[in-house]
Amino acid sequence: VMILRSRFLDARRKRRNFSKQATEVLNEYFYSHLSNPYPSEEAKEELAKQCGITVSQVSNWFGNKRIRYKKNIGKFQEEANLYAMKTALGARQ
Amino acid sequence: HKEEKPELDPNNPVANWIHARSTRKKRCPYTKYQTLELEKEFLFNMYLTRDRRYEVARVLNLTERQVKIWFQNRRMKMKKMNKDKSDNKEQ
DNA sequence: GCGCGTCGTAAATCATAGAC
DNA sequence: AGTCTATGATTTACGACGCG
Repeated sequence: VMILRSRFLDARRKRRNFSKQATEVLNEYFYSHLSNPYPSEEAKEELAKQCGITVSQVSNWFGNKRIRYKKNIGKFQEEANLYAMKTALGARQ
Repeated sequence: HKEEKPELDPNNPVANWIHARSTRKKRCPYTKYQTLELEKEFLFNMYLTRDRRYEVARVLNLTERQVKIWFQNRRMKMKKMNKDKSDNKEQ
């Protein structure tokens, strides 16, 4: 049991990429707040809940996303258009 | 409220984001030895007196400012580790 | 006013999961 | 199966602001 427990804890410690759905939620927020992509503590908690990750992980994600987006806007253009279209369609109904 | 440097370009999305000033020193990773000694000092006391700070900075060839900031960051790291730990316990 | 505290973040770098 | 790149986490360095 101790071995299983420690194996579980070790496994949890290893980084896993976030689920596609979680990334979807984070990107939707990011691109719909592109002029000010700094979620409040409350917004981070809500995103964390929706994504099944911690608030710290949400902060890390936004930090990484902001700097990587800024460093190469062109690379993210397609993704930006995709999410812009998505929120436009969502807002329409 | 803007933090470091709002850019003043009108219509690009990044214009109103926070930007580091160009005068900011580039991050310089500390050596294993420096980090180890800083950790030892932190274990001894989480807050530095002025003359401990001077001494640590001298021995590790860092500025007093770097040592001060390292301790500030280290305290925040400790706080974050405790928070993440208790977050994982509840649910 | 100074000086050191926390808080939130930028930017660089690290570690490695996963794609190819 | 080995290379690489994308991604999540960690490490320096500061600006904003608080308090004594």
